[in-house]
Amino acid sequence: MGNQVPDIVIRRLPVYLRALNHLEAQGVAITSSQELADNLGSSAAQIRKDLSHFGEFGKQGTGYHVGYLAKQLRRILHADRTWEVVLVGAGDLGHALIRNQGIARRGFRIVAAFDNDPERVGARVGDIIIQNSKTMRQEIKARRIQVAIIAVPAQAAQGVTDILVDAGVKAILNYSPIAINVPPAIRVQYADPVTLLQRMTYYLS
Amino acid sequence: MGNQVPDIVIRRLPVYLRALNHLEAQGVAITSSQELADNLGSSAAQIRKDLSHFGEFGKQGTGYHVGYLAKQLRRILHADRTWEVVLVGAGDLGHALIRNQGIARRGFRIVAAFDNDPERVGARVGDIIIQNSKTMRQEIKARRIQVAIIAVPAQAAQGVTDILVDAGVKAILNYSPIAINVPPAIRVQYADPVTLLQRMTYYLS
DNA sequence: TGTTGTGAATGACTTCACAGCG
DNA sequence: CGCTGTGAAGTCATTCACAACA
Repeated sequence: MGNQVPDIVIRRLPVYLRALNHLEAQGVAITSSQELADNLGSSAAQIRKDLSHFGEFGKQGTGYHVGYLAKQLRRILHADRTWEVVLVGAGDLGHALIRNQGIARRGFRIVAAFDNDPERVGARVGDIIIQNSKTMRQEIKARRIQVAIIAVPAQAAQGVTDILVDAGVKAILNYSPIAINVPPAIRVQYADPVTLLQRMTYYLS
Repeated sequence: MGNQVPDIVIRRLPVYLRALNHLEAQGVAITSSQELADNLGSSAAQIRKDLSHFGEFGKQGTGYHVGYLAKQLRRILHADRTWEVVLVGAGDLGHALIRNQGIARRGFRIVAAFDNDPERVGARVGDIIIQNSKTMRQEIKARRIQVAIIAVPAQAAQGVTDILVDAGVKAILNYSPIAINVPPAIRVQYADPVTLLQRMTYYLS
């Protein structure tokens, strides 16, 4: 504990948190590593081991207090605050992300959106006005925004990435269908739906 | 080779294919495991080892023919055909997915969409008409559809899942923010944006 | 009794390093 | 000569199994 925690463990924590949120919403006060594992299709030992990297959150013989464990995980993941997020690419997907209330309710507020298509610039979507990409670097810097979502076509993705990184963004959720090149300190998560689908079709017919 | 291939390898193949598609589009004819690795932030040895599970696709001293390797990966992943997909949940995200041309162009055609909101049923989105969820099971069975996308709110996700599984769906891409329970033979990929974002915020400030 | 937290044992994945070949 | 394909070695992750304890 306190050591460098493997990324594979970090990747599972949001999944645990999501399950705990669900239990909490159902009014469940206590759970166990076994119950969580059944819920998530993972193993009880793995959940206990993962949590042990960060401290002792359970009670022997009893299990975990759902609300308390959720709170701890939020703290660990820095999900106990609201992150300001910029969105680049105001196509259909961009619109859907802006309107998505779940994202906002769970700690990520899209505070600005950019597009390089003059037809889209100036349009209002939800609470925000689509801005010209040219103002992007400036605005991100001024607001010290660390999280960005890319929802532009493949050919624009690397250029957008370079601007985001230069402006100080540290985490990028990339919906475009190409790998983007970033310095080692920048985190990237890929969300291209086709890649996700292809991970499953291998197993079909 | 020919043995059971680890899922972790399967999960990387679509990433390789995506990079190859990109190189192909740029007119690059030959590449190497090193070049691919640089591109993807992985390692040359890992790419070679992954590919070795399926055969020998390269030429010593030369590298890989981009078009040929891409073709082989498509064959392995069953991405050399078009998959019919059903979408459940015709909210903003559902609309965006239906309209997303990239998905269709890369082998996944959304052929039907369902929603339980009478306000949405009957509406035309792109080429398709939103149908009542009540007809879902019937239609999936009749068309023998194996792939589904869930884009409904959390509280509806498990109910939808049960119907999909009963109707014969074998692969589910789940955008809802909860874990869904399925029989072991059914594949699930999660695409909740908040989970993806939380995997990165751990590393921030 | 029931469940956690955790060393030890096992298992899986990645990297190394080089023979083999174009 | 350069790069692949691959056993062997090394590293990392998961599972086991049980002491500790409410």
